[in-house]
Amino acid sequence: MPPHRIATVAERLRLMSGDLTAAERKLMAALFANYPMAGLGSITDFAREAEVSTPSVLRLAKKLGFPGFPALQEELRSELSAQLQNPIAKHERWAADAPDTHILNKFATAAMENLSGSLKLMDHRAFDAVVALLADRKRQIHIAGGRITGAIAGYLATHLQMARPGVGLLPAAQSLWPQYLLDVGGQDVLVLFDIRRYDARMLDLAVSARERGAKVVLITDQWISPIARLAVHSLPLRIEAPSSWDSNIVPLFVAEALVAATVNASWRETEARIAVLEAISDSGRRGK
Amino acid sequence: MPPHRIATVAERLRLMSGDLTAAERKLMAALFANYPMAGLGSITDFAREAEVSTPSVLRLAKKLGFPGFPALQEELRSELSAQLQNPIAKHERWAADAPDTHILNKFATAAMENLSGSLKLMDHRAFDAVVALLADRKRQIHIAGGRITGAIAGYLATHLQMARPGVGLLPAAQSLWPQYLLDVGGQDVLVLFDIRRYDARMLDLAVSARERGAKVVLITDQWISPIARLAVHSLPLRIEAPSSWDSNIVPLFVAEALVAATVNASWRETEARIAVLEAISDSGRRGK
DNA sequence: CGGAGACTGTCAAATTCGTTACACTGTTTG
DNA sequence: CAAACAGTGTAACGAATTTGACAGTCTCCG
Repeated sequence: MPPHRIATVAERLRLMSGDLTAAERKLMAALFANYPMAGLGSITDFAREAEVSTPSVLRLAKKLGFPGFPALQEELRSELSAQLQNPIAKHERWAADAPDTHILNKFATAAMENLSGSLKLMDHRAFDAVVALLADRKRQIHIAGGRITGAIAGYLATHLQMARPGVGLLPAAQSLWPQYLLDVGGQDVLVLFDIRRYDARMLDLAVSARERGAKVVLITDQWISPIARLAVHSLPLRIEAPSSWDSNIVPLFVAEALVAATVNASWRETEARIAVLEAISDSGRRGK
Repeated sequence: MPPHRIATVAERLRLMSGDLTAAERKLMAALFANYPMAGLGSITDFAREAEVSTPSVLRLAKKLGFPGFPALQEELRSELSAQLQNPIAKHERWAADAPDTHILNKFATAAMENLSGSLKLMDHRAFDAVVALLADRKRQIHIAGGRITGAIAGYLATHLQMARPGVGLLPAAQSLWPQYLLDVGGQDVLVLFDIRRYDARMLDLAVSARERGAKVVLITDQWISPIARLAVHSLPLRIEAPSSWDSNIVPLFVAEALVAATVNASWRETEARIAVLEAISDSGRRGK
């Protein structure tokens, strides 16, 4: 037990995180990715793990107040052995040192439960079917969300647009929806986010779209919005949160998974598109 | 994860305990005295601890089937690391019947790892400090995001607006930022989402805001955007995903947690506001 | 009582590791 | 726009570790 110990290495790193250089931040991230084991191998292994050079590790060690790398390693070992001896410290899996009642931990628990609950609730074949629709380039894709879920809808639209052509986001102002519907045709897909406090106008939208022959895909909560009757596929999710409002983490999760799966399902066509996008973004950057 | 692993070092030792020589038994005792930390130092330290010679340690390692001492050490490390990560790794079957390779399950695993990784990376005191800023009604709050994170920024703005007055979202069009800055004053807080492919204009924005005396709060990825130097608080997150793009699940998580914590921190004032909001929404619904 | 075999420690060679010095890149400043 | 600077990687050095060879000690049998 070195007498100079003031705080754990993790603690000291977090406190200094503002003053760290790019390479040092990489090291910090690598160390936290599996703390503290990542730091217990050789300095070379640790450097390679974090994708920095060996001397950068040494510099970080010195910045933390150790005379050299082995000293830091010894500190890590003694921390770990102290932690292993008192089982109380074992709960430190979540936010370090924060009590279980801290809102971050409560939210994390809720998020995990929502996620695993949703995956049990959801039919992965329905998910795959939705992906098949989204990957079909003969179809136009339209995406809409409500007051709260609008942000998620926008996120999905932005990403799908990067993956394929023919993706549109319905405007936030619901009064504009009718004229937007003029462009919704027979083979089209309408992806709707509709979550508790189901919006009557959203239902109207679904009805109209279906009348025009479009296929409606619904992402909703576990209580399942009335739109489900009109939809070809519904993905029900758990969205409870220790808060005044519901959590949209799982809807975002589904959005991201849909995008990734769609990209996978049509990689041949998508690959080139993404490359072009990169090129345009980069030139925009350079031009600035 | 060496393929030759059949059992843990401890188990193998116990199985062989009959065939061990005196020196080897001393080593075993020393190792078990504090397992497995005793074996994680140098071979010399371990030998001295057990009061045997260095080569005896080597001989034991070979007897256990390792090519040398470092190999045994690595095995001990990976055992320990597996043990420490177990609570998370042990997620029960995700999506029912779907194989582990299904994109839903891969994404779920990534999301869990990002979440727990972020909580380890983040300083919960920084989080609390940010909440204190957001809950302070004397301050105006401004929120901005980039091309991708804009959706998350919008989500945060929408929810914070429900919790307190004086919340503004910077327009998506970055060309409008300068004039928006006119209204950013001394006590204000600017919350920025800046994630990989850091935006140069976002940095300019942070610089200008800071010059005007505003406090900058940064939500970023584990590589930490250069804005961190200007920020009073930075929340670094893990955002890796099995996809062409990063995952914004954890940023959304933080946004939701910030809102919930802010509501808690000023419940007296917030309670009435939410009640009024409910009333307005309901009347709007009825009116339709 | 003597010798073979097993076991262990000492020592030095070989390898790996940690550290320092230096040069390169990109950014800031006058 | 040049010069100073911070940050980072490459390469070489020195130090520590790991490993193999060898010799000494103890035990068990004949």
